[in-house]
Amino acid sequence: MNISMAAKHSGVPAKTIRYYESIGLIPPAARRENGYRDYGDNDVSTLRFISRARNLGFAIKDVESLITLWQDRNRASADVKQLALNHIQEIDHRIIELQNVRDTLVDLTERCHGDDRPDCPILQGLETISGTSTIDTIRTDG
Amino acid sequence: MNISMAAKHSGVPAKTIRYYESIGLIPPAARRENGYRDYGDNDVSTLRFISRARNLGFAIKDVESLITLWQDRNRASADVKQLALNHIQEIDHRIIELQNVRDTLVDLTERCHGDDRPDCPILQGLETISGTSTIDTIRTDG
DNA sequence: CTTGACCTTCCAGTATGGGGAAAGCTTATA
DNA sequence: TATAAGCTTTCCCCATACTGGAAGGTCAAG
Repeated sequence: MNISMAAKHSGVPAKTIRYYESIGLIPPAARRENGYRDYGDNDVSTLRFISRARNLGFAIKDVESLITLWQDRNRASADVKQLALNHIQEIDHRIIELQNVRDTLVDLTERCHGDDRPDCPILQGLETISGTSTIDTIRTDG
Repeated sequence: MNISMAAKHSGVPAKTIRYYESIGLIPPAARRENGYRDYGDNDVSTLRFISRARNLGFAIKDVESLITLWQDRNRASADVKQLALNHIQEIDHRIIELQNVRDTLVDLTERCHGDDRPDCPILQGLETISGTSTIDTIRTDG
């Protein structure tokens, strides 16, 4: 099938499929005589697997490992579990950081009356807050 | 003072200060005769303000607005509050998504015995989970 | 005079794609 | 048969928010 059909059936946009191929996450697709990429049901299954792992927040590198394990009939489930546990730990870390930030912001906004007067504890807070955490994880995305 | 001193006093790395200047977040620094950037206390205060807003997860665009409001003696506190409330809502959204992902992962890992047998509900889950949310916000960072 | 620590600019890379151009192929229709 | 619409290809740039490094100029100390 064409790339657009593979995209439709897998939920991965055609552009993203080409991107995954370019970075080696999936092997180069078979080509038909006209040069078009040609996908089979197995390819679509792999793409769906990738899509779900990405939706669970696994990084591409992790997805790579997961695919290898997925396709290895002799894999040890402990290996998979370890990857998942590590990922859960990262998620917990992000949630805690986000909640800390949230608490600070809620505190500041509750003390800001939010009318047309210039007095604002939020801006005062930004002048003086002693931020400790670096929160790299939550500020890279828009 | 030199850029390294400004970096030390503000907590913003020298490299990042130059970057902020290059994207117009801060005005071009004054220069000394040798071409070195020259910073004063006001500049350091602004950088500290930026650093704190970034630590609270505000995007650069938002920081731009916050600086403008910060420096406007006639600002309405309602404007600042609205920015903060929007940001809190985004954070809430991310936290909920992360918790959903976490719940799914914990469920899968609890059902995976994690030994040397190949049977693994995690991989089976990745084949069949009906992921609905796109979770763009949590998967861009490493 | 040399060494080391600064400073400058510019280029490239990170992670994960999205947008769009230019050109070729396919299919349906007039 | 001509043509238009719709697919495909590769290619490069854009976004976020920096970080690292190279090549070269400056400054202070020994």
